[in-house]
Amino acid sequence: MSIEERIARAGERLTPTERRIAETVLEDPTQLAFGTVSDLAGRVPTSPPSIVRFASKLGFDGYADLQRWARTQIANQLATPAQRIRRPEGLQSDLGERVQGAVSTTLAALDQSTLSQLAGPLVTAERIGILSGETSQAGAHVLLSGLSMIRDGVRLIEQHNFGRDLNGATTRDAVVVFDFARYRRSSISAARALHGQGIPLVVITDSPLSPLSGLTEHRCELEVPAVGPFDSSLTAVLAAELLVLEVADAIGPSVRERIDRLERFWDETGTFHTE
Amino acid sequence: MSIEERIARAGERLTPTERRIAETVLEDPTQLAFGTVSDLAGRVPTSPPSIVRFASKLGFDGYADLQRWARTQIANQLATPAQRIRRPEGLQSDLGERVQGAVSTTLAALDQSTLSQLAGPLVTAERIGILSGETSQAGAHVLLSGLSMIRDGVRLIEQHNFGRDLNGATTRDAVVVFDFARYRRSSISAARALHGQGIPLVVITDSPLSPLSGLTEHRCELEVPAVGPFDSSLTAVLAAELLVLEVADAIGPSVRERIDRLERFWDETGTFHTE
DNA sequence: CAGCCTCTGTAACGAATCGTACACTGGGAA
DNA sequence: TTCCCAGTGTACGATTCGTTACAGAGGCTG
Repeated sequence: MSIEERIARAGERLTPTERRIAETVLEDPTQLAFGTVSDLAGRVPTSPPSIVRFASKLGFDGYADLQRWARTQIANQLATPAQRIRRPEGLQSDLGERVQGAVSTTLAALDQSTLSQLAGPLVTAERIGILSGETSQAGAHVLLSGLSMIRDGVRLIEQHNFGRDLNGATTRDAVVVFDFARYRRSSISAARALHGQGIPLVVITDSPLSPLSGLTEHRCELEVPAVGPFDSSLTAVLAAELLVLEVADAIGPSVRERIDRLERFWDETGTFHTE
Repeated sequence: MSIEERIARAGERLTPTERRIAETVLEDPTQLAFGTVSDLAGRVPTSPPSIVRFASKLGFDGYADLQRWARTQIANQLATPAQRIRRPEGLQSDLGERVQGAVSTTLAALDQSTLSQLAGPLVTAERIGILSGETSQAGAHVLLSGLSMIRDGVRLIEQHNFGRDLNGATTRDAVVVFDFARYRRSSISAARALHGQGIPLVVITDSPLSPLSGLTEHRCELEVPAVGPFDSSLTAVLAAELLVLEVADAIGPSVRERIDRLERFWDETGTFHTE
C-alpha cells in the first residue's frame, strides 16, 4: 500500500491543517522518511503536534511508526534485483540465481557514466598495458583481444616481466588492472608504483575497500560470484567486453575500417570454415 | 560522488574496525541514511564512537553530516525515474537483456545430465588438450586454469602447434574443442582428424548444425550474444566454469587436498596482499 | 447571547540522539 | 624489558527528538 493510498483512505476525515500536511508529503515523500516532526511542521507550516495527529489518523502509532513504514517503502524501492533474489534454495539451483544476480548487478554497476569514465584513458593513451590477478585472467584476455581489434599498442603484462614491460611507461600511457580478493601482492605493488609515477590507471576490482580502489577514479567494482570452490571470472569478462564496446564507440568510425581490414585478412587467408 | 567512492578514497587509511563498518555500509547503504549511530554500531558490531570516527575519516563533520549526505544521495536517486537499474536508452538498451537471456539459456542448457556427459571424458583422461577458436579463447583459458587446479596433464593447444601438440595423443586422452560461428577452419580440421583417430572429443559450440556437432556425443550448444560488433565469450566462460565444477565433483575428495596444497604454496610464497 | 465542540498551537517532559573526554589494551620500537 | 602509541570501548554531557498535557481560537447550535 502506497502513501497515496493511506492518505486517500483517511480521506474526508482529514482536517484542513492535516490536508495541508498531506499535500506537502505527497509533494516530496522523502520528507517523511528523512525529516523530523519539526522539519515537517516547519515546511507545511504547522506545529509538531499536528504532524503527530496526522500520523495517528493515518492509522499509525505516532510519527515514529509512520516514519518506520515510509523508510521500509523506500528501502524496498531501492533494493537491486540482485538483493531481491535473496531466496535461499538448494545448492545447485541457487548457483544459477547467484550467477544471474551477479550479472545483473554488474550490468547495473557499469552504467553509461561509469563506462565512459573507465574508457577515457584507453581512448587517448599511446600504449595500454593490461595487468591481472588470478580469477581475472579471463577478463584480461578478453580485454586484450578486444582492444587489439580496435586499436594499436595494447599489451598483456606478465607478472614475471613487470619490470621489463612497465619500465618505459609514461604519463601518456595507461594501465588497466584487474584484481579481485584475494588481491595479488605483485599486482598491488605494481599498481602503486605506476600510480606513484603518475601513470593513468583503470581499475576493475570487487570492492571500494580493495587496495586498488584508492589509486584512481577510473574504477569500477564488480560482484564476483563463487562457482563451487572457485571464484567466477564471468563478471570480469562481461566488464571487459562492455569496456571494449565503449572504447570502440569513443574512438569512432575509424574502428569500422580497422575491423574491415581484419575481415579481409581473414578472408584472404581462409581462416574460417566454409561449407 | 557515491558512497563507494568516498570509502575508496579513504582506502588504506581505514583501521580494521572501520573496515568492518565500511563492509556493513556497502552491504546495505540504506542503513546509513536511516539508522542511528547505535543501530549501525550494533549491526557491525562495534561501539558508537567508532562510527563517528569512521564518518570523520570519510571527510564528514561527524555522523550527522554523513547521514545528511547519504539522504540527499538517496533522494536524488529516487527523484529520477524509478528503477534506474535499467541501462540507459539508445542502441544498447536491450544489451543487458540479451546478455541476461543468453546466460539463463546457457544455465538451462547445461543441466545436470549434460554436464556429466561433458565431464565424463575429462575425469578419466590421462591428458587433456584444449583447443579454441576466436570468440572462445576466454572460455578455453578459464577451462585451462580451472582444470589445472584440480588435475594434471592439461594443456592449451595453440593453432600453430597443432601438429606438435596433438601428435602423441592416444585414445586414453581427451580433447576439448571450443568453437563458435564463424568456425575456424583449423579447429574443425584438427577436430575431425582427432575424431578419425578415435580420440574422445568434448565439444562446446553454438548449434547442432555446427561442423563439430557430428563428431561426438559429449557436446553442448550455447547461445552466443553479440556485444556491439563483437561476439561475447561470456557463455563460453560460464560453460567452462560449470564444467570445471562438475569435473571436480566427479574426481572427488582428492581435489580438496590438491587445492589445499596450492593454498599452502600461495601462502608460503606470499602471493597475496595482506593488510 | 451562552454553551459547547472541534481544531490548533504553546509548553513541558522523558527518551534518545550525537559527540567528546578518558581509560584500557596490545603490539612494535628502542 | 620498557616505553609508546595507535586503536578501541565506556562514560557522560549537551542537544534534539517525539509525545502528551493544556489552553486558546473559532464557529455552529440551541
